[in-house]
Amino acid sequence: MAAATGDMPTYQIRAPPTSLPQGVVVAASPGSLHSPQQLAEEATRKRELRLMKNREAARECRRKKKEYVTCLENRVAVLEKQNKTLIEELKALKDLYCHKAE
DNA sequence: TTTCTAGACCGTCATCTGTG
DNA sequence: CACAGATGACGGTCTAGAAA
Repeated sequence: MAAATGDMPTYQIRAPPTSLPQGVVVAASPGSLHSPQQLAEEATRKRELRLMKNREAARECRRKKKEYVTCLENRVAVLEKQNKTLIEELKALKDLYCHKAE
């Protein structure tokens, strides 16, 4: 896929949500953690936060990709129509030229 | 009605990429 | 270089429609 090469535009990137989703608790500073249990809880919390962020990033990524594809499909439709018109026009001009030549 | 199938959507992991 | 965000790949679930 060419997406990695930079030819995939980002259509109107929305401002990220300013507030964390419900249920996310901001942790105490790492310096205040001591016991192995606290460390484990902190690790779990970090992992869940990462998964949640990535989940939302994936959703956004798919949304943008879908939008991009729709955009391309619309462009194809427009160009096909344009092409058809030009072919008709060319045909008409050829006819005109032929009749003049007689 | 039940079973099969294709397509859409989702969550997660691994990796790439840009930024401080 | 470390980190966060973006994206490709993969496997799972759901659903609508066709076939038996």
